[in-house]
Amino acid sequence: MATYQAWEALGDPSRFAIVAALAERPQAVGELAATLPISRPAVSQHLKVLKSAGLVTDRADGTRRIYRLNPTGVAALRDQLDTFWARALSSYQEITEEEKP
Amino acid sequence: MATYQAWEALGDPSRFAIVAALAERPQAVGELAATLPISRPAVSQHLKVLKSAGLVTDRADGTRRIYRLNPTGVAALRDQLDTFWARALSSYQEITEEEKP
DNA sequence: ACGAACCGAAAGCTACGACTTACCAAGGAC
DNA sequence: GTCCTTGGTAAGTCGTAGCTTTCGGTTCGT
Repeated sequence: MATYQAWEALGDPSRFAIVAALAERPQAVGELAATLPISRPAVSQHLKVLKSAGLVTDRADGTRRIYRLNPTGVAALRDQLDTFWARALSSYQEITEEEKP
Repeated sequence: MATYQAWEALGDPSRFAIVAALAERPQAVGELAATLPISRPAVSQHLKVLKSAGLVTDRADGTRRIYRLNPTGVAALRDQLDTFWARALSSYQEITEEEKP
């Protein structure tokens, strides 16, 4: 989980759709593939990327594999955005104060 | 600002580095290029993408162009992650409650 | 008015990533 | 034990995103 891999993972439309779907409820590979315009192996490959990025976890259920969103991974991204946001705001603060006189 | 373009924008390592740099302080194109391992035109192209994604804004300053982070754009991504996070958590909740008996 | 600094646009090349088809493995039903 | 469902893996193709070099356009200084 190189902490940045998650950004690259979410940068793909298919993977983003998968994450959005898994946010609703945990799902098996076939279920996901049925709602997406790509083949099942493609979904498998994307899930592999998402898993190594720490964004999803999986567990076996018979012949099926149930994937679910990993809240920890999502939280890590959110925290990073929070940092960016806070720093950008403080920059704004400084600028507007400079421009006051 | 197709709201998703921002994810694709952040999915590139160079653009992510640019955003991180702009989070520290507003900078000109040349400044950014000096700290990155890519050419200045490449930085320009990335800034174009980031701008159309609503993640940065620019303003002219003589012959220079000062780019800064757009807090609104960053906040939009954070909110989306918040949604994912909340839904994943409630999924967990339901699952663990189902497994109780 | 001329030169320098700074930047965006165009053109072209290369590499990588997303997808498909085909195959193989594992588990459950009967 | 056999069949069927479910998924991951391998191999191969194709598009495109990212980069560089080159050129053109503004703006400031002197």
